[in-house]
Amino acid sequence: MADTAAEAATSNHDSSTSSATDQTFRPVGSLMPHGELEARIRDFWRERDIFRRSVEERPADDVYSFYEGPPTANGTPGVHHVLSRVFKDLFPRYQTMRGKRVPRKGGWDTHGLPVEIEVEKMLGLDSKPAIEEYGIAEFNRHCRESVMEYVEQWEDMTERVAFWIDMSDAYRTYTAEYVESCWWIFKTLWDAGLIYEARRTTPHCPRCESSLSSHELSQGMQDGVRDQAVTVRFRAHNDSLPRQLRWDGSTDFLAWTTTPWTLPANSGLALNGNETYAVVEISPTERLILAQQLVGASLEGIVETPTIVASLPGSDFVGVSYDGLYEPDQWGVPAYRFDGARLVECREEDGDLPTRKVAAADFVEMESGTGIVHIAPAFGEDDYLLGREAGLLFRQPVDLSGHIVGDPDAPEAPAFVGTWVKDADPMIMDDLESRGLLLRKDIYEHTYPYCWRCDTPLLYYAKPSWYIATSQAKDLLTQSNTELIHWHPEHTGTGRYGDWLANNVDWAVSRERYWGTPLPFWRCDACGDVSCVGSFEELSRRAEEFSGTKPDLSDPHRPAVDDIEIGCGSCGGAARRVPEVADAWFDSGAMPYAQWHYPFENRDRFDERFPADFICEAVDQTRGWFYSLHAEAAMLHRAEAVPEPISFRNVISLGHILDEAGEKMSKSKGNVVDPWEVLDESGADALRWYCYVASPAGNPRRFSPRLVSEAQRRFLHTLWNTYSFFVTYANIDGWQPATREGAPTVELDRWILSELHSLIGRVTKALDDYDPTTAAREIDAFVDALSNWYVRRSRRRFWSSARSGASADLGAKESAYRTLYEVLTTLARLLAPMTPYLSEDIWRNLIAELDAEAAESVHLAQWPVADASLIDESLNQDMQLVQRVASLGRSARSAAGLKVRQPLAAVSVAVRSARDADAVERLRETIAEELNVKSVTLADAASDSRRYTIKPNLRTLGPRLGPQLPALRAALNDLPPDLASHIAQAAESGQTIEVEGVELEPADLLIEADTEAADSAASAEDERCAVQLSTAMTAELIAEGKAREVINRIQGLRRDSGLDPDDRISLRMASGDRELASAVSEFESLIAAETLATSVSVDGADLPQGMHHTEAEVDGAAIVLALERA
RNA sequence: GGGCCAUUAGCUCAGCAGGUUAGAGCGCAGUCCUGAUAAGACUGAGGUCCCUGGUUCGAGUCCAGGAUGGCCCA
Repeated sequence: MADTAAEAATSNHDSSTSSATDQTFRPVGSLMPHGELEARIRDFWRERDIFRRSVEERPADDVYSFYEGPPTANGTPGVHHVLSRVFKDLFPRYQTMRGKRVPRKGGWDTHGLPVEIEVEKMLGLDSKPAIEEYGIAEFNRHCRESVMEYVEQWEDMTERVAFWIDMSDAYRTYTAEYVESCWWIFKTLWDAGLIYEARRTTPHCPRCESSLSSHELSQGMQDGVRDQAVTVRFRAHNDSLPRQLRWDGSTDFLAWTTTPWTLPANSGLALNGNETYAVVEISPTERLILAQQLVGASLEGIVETPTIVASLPGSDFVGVSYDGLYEPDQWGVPAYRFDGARLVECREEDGDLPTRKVAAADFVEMESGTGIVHIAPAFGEDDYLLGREAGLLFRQPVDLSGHIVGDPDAPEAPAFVGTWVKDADPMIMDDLESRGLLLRKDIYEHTYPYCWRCDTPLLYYAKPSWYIATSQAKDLLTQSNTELIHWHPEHTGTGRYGDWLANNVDWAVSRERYWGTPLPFWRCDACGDVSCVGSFEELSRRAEEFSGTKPDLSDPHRPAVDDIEIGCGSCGGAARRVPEVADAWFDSGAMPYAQWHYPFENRDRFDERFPADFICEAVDQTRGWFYSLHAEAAMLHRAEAVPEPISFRNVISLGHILDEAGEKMSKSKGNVVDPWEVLDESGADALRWYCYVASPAGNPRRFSPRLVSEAQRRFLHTLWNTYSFFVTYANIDGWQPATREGAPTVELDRWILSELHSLIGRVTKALDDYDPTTAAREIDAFVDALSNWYVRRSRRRFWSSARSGASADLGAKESAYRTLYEVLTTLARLLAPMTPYLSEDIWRNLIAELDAEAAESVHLAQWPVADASLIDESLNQDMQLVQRVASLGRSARSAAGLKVRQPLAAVSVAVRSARDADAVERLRETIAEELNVKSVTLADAASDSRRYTIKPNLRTLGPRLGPQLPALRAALNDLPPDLASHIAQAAESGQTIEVEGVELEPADLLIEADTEAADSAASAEDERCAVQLSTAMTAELIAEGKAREVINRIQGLRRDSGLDPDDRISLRMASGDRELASAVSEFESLIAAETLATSVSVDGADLPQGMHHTEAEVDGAAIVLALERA
């Protein structure tokens, strides 16, 4: 047996249908050789081109479309990548077997900041200026190389886990074709008026001169940062104050800030409209305004006895104007007003005056400061948005390198013009102090972001950025998500994703970086007009028209594309590309179009595969790929460029893989599991199976290699051994599959087929519902029943011809072979999408290599269809009852200390219903064999030995009785035994009973009958049945028990002697113990039949030389056993 | 700070139109069985069903609040 794996490996290379040996099936050893098996099956798939054929042999007009969410190959694949690939693979395989054509085009995500950062590290660059000094061309060349660095590892992993995807035709987001399709999208949206340029506030590193993304931001947060906080005075315009506050003296708003350098950009003050503000008189000519509840804290040590002369809600101050601390427009920093998201420079001739005013804002809190917040729309998200909303002006007195801008020679220019902002802080404070505008200075401790690379404090800075106006399509995004996209799990779609869409803000799509899809926007140096270019052809034409030479567009990346000038569409001047590239998420969302270079090529492909039927990624893609895909489809639909507002119909959002302790796997924690170790240890099928069966796809899962090997042992090994068992005996018998009509008549066979077809229905439904976990668990339970009930119960039939050759057994044996064959070949198909290697091996060995008509691969086969006529629900119930009886009987045996090998006279089974009684009658032989008893009888239902317990059926009575229920419950519980018996029997005969004044139908009562153990009996029971074993022993039973012990010893000797299961033997036995000797004689024929002995001698004469022999002991008596191959 | 998810035996997970004594697998202990099985059977130990309130005759299940962990966003 040990050599069968190796034999199997070689025999399969001979792909002609039947082998030269006389065995029907390739031998299958008892251990699953997963490594060898996988390699052999992979070779087969490759040689016979099964993947391609599984696609192309399906009808071209019935496509199930799958989109591959592109991974980045600049890192090695981890277990979480295996997880998503394994789920991605399942449904395409399933749909293929359902008859769909499922093209699977691979893809790689290649642009973006993570790639750039890797390259920066490699080249030792640490900032944007450093990259530009190094050279963008060379930098991008490195990016292009690095992005495919681990592609081989990815391909190996992909093939190993049997993720079928066409890598040879994979799209790469950096190719010119891909970029051109992205440009088409930009152009389409641009023409529809859905793209605009506006400012947004981003964390900005003034040293790197670059925005930081949120994850970079969180890496550089520092706690306990001590900054200067200042409280400053803004002088209100008296005539704009509420009437009752106007007076002859001065009135100042008190505002508080930790960033004095932002004060020159002040354009407004924010108060909380719902809070009360106090007007405090600090001298006969001076009043201050601040939040009433902060008066004490803010004026402590400054004003001894503040006098509150008025209290007003913050809302009363909205619109009050005041003097700025500085007037940057006087030293060359213009003020702008908002026009929607655009900024328009204020010009006096247009009536724009650079005024400042008070606005109300909910974000103003009362925890610290004065309850009045200084607003500089150029710095800070809240400030910017409030500025837009409240119509404040926008001033930007700081440049991207963090220096105060302006003309230092202007007469009004303050001394800090030209200085670095942090250096300006003390200068500003001193200046304000000298002008009497600084009320106080404090040290304030807070959390502040620093650049994770260079440790420079970040500035929140409103910078121009390009937007896609997704918020204009919010309803379309939300509605199409709700109506057209099916989420698994559902809550991700309604909750996390739905909420995100409902709060949609415009997509900031530009990045001030290098390695990305260049934005196709060309801005005129002269007039500022911007045109969007929608194709290389257009760019080439316009560039040639402008400069007379054709540009080289072989690589549309920076920096080459930056050098191309075109004519301004408005004034004819020279237009240059804007410096930004696209957010890499834009690339990923463009894949439905760009993977085909649509619409420049492959329009038919696009049409046939848009939208996808299925995508699958981890849950963190909610705002990544899931969003970018959906947003681009919806926006293109809005621009009337694509037929549907969605790009996928079904999506599985996978939970993350955590380590055993529930912690995220990360390199720094050292808890990352290497997928190769798991694959080598347990095999791809085991890893796949674990992924499906362990927990629902959407749940986070605690992973460890131990769990995979458990899945392998428990499920794959069980199935493998059933398969091995079948092949072994079929070969011994020379059994051949043949198409023969007629369902099996043996009840056990009918049962497993009934369960099988019921299983087909449930698995099909679960997979149609994108629920592989339920499907896998159903199969798991079935295989357990198959192995531990069906095969175990059927063993004797498989042995029968090998042993006796008796023709009477042949029908039952044939039925067993046909049934198990049917079950295994059906299971191979049901499992094919989940465990493709093992399924293929079973399919090849049992069908494909024998039958030229059959599908060559299980992955080319048709999905099985449940045959309702074979499903006998009643039989399934009956068998379940028998299994319970057997289990209870064994429990009773064990409790009574009776070994299973000792036959007993009888078992009595008590059941509750006529149909259960009928089942026991029909399946009594099974029960007798399982429990090793001579007879099975039904207990008399009316027997006096039964004691009844009556309980209320809470399901029916609860709603009816409500609060009266506890009383009834107590009454039933306290019934005297004879009354209980009376009621039980009345109820069982269908009568209505009255208890405690309540009319009770039979269905209102749950009746339990306890069987009192009679003498010499062992019993056990559950709610459906009670089992009582007769423990009375006879000489006959004892003798048979001894004979069975002897059989057990002989079988042991056979095994120890290295005999094959079907070897016939000559047997000799000799015992000096009278009782044992007589038992052996009495059951000689039983012993012979069980041990395949063709000759038996019990004479105890000298043992011939060369026989295998042993001295065994049975019940304390010795017996000598000897045997040899007959 | 907000949203979504999870929390049930030592570990991994079921259970949830609300129903009587909360289950499985692994692991542990014992017994048994075995010519397909590296398996299997039976028994046992092991539970504050995360916590606190509420609704209800009845809550692991529904509601509210909270805790812890994960993810996504501020």
